[in-house]
Amino acid sequence: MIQSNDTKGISHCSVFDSETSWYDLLTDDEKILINENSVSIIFKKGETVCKRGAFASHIYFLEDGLVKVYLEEKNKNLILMLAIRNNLLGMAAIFDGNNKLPYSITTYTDSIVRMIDIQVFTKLLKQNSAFSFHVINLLNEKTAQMYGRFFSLTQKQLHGRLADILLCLSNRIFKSTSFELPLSRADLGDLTGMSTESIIRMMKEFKDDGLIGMHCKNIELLDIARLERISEFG
Amino acid sequence: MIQSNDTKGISHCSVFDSETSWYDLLTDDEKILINENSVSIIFKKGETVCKRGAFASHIYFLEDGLVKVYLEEKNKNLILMLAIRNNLLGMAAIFDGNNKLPYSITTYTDSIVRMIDIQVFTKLLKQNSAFSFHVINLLNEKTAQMYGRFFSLTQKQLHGRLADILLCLSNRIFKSTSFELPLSRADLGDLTGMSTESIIRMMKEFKDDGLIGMHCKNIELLDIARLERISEFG
DNA sequence: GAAATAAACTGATCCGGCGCAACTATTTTT
DNA sequence: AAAAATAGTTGCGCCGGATCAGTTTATTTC
Repeated sequence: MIQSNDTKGISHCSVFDSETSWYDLLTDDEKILINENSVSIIFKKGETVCKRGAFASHIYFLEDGLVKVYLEEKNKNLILMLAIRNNLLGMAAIFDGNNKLPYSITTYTDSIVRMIDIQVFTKLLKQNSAFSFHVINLLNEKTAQMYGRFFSLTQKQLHGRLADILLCLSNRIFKSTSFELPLSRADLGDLTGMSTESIIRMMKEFKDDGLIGMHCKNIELLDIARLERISEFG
Repeated sequence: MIQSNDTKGISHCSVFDSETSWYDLLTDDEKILINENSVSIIFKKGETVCKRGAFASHIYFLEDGLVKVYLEEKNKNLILMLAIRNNLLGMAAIFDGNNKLPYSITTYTDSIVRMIDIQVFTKLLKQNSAFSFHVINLLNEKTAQMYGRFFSLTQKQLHGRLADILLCLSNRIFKSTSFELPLSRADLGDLTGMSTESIIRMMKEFKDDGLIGMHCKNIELLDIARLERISEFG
């Protein structure tokens, strides 16, 4: 279900998750073409799938795993989004005359990535309007989430940003109120735009306040209503 | 021309400007359909074209003028981008089952907006793959610029952010090193994620340092090389 | 053209959150 | 199993910028 805070608050989630069937929109011939021009690659935890600035040769379909999509420059990192299975990544590189990757991708867990030739993918977009319309929908969904995160990171302070990311992880990635985080504290920092130290301090504060339970990487959301209030009020 | 800092720095610009010919990609019948299902409306300076959260009834083609695309909540504002003539806006609302506007739009100058029925626009996207492919390109260009701004606002401090926005205004909107700003200081704040007071102080500093010339709304970039260095180093 | 309103500016204050340093715990390497 | 490297944690000082309060300058409005 689509998040309900469309008219109310600005959605702040940073995960993109679609159980969609772009593949089903292709004709049989097109499916064959995709199959013949793609390979499934297994990436181990922590491996880099692609780097920003490189010429885009493939579209990445994440068949399984968890990855971060991010920008890095000097010692500054910004995680644009997390992606889980069934996600098409790298489509942002489809842009006439300048198809360089606008972000890097690295895995958090062992992941299976189907690498689809970008020329073939583009060709199908150009010839199959049901497919390209669906892609427009996917891009727009991502963009809307992006806006929410943009707002969160630029307008809220630490408490609100941490509440945002915790709710997001729970709702969108792990689909449970308790989960084991494959991200480091530093990654949580890059995701929320704060320093590693601040992440640690804030999480401790949340724990002491009874908002979350925490043992190392294991996190449990204990008071979601209050977390949502913290998210709303910044 | 596409900005050259794709592999080097992360592009930070906040304006979207395309001299594109989406209209030319339509068939004669489709052009007629668009014409019959759209109207050109004149908005005066400062008028609101649409508000976030409303059901999206139209796609907005900005035939002339300058507008801000923004998020507002409580007293927090974030300008997502500025748009000038020849821009298609509101496409982000095309998303199955949830076509609410993800942002608000307000004019800075008198503007002419062609309001295109969203059902018709969507219909054409679904049937004309050359058109929808072009739209994908447009969306991706916007997204790439978004990423750059996201990075700028979350990772750089005031000097860098102000340099970014000044370069952007010069390169993308006014296409000149000197221009008369239709934005207030408060709007510059919403654009750079800083307070109005900080904008004023920073601009004074830039002026005193000989980076820019400034008389009220008239601004001239005097030392672009140094501005770019400031942009790069945060 | 006077009054009212909004925008631009200035100075003083205060605090959120970063960066540093030091230390501990955990994981990886050999 | 020891060594090395990485990740997590804590305390402290400092400073970038927000906020507040007040003044000046434009712009509307009637």
